[in-house]
Amino acid sequence: MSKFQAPKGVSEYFPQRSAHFEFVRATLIESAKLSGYQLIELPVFEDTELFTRGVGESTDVVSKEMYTFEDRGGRSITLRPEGTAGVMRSVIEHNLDRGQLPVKVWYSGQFFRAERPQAGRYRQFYQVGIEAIGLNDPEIDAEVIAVAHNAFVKLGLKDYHLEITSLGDSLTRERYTKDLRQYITTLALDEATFERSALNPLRLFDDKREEIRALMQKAPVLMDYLTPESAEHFSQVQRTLKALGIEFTINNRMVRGLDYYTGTAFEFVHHRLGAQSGIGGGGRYDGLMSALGGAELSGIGFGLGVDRILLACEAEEISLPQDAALQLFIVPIDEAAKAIAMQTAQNLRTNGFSVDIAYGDRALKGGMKAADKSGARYAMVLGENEISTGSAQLKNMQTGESISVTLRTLQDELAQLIKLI
RNA sequence: GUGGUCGUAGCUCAGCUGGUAGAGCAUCCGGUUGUGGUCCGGAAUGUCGCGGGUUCGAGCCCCGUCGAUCACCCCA
Repeated sequence: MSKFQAPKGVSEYFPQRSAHFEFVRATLIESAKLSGYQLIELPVFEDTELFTRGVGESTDVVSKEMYTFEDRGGRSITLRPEGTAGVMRSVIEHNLDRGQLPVKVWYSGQFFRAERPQAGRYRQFYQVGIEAIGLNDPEIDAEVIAVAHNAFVKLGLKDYHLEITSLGDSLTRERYTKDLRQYITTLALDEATFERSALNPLRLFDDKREEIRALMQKAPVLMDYLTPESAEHFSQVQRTLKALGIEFTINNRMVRGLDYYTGTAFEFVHHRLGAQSGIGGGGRYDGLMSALGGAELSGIGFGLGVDRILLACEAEEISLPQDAALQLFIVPIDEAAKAIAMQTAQNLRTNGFSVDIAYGDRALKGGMKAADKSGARYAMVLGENEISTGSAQLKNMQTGESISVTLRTLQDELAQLIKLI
């Protein structure tokens, strides 16, 4: 048992699974790039106030899940619990919104929330996110959803569904929550549940208990409160999604954990992940930019949970690719050969071949075993004979066949062989 | 933050009603001169998560603690 342990609730990826993780992340990123999003690389910590103002003081994320500390200059710093606020800060700070709109960016990295760990819920987790800032166009909403959809299709995920809704503008929300609260006061709720509803009445829609769900059946629905403009925007989003062949269900009781969402909101829910089933979600945020001191621009984006999407792939038994096989494994059998092996490997590597060597003083048999374990396509023994004759046997590790090559032209011969596979 | 379950070699696990630990896989070495995968033989490995307590004696009982896991809360 090692003396040090990883901090509670962090996910770690090491071989072989790390290749799967990287593949999932790369696939998500690729989808964003294919739709014209460009990388924005941001710090993992920000001024605490960015999140309290941006995400919302009353949200659980801000009120009880942030990793906040004081730096040496006495500033309050917080490890980012989500990505959108940081993107907005950077866009405002560097005037990225002064050019052509929308600004389309993607990001990827770690996020932090101090929650009790659970299946698919970590204190440090990975997201790939995108933001399209500056245009309030329903087609962009559809595009953002499509970027996630395309990535999931590419990965081969099937057992999930997409829920969408419209949360309306802030005025609509105000009028609606007032009525909803009114309705809730007419219900006979236990203390804890009532407390919960006081914080955010929408949460009762999410309650796991049947009796509460039944009670909420008759509650007012936000959709009925939408302004004509919001309603039209939302139906246009739906029409576009249908035209793109993206299936969805409308969930007019969707609850979002971050305060800044307005208008279109959506969530991808996987069916085999237990309690933490959201693999990605996002929505439009109209007031966020201005609330953070920027222009009156709206935006829309999503965050996809890389850890959870990997778990979803595994739950669906999707076979994810491993790293490409090593091309050559050299087995030197004495000191002189070792020096030549290093030289040879160096030459090949700098020319783009993947090469490994049997290090240590292993016997030939051990070296060949190492070659086998490495998964390399070819193995080559180097010893006195090879050095004196200048030629060696390249052994195909799958067929067991060997062919003679001259060390001088090894690179070309290897290139030929690799191409043949 | 609350609750349930769990914590034995690198991995997966066994260990009966308390008597100071085992298997499979993996690792390493070997099966006569320089070629892996199968097979055979052999070896190494654990302060039984950590700290206390009960006991003549604890991996097995009790308490605490750390971690994992599942659920709640919440969410990616």
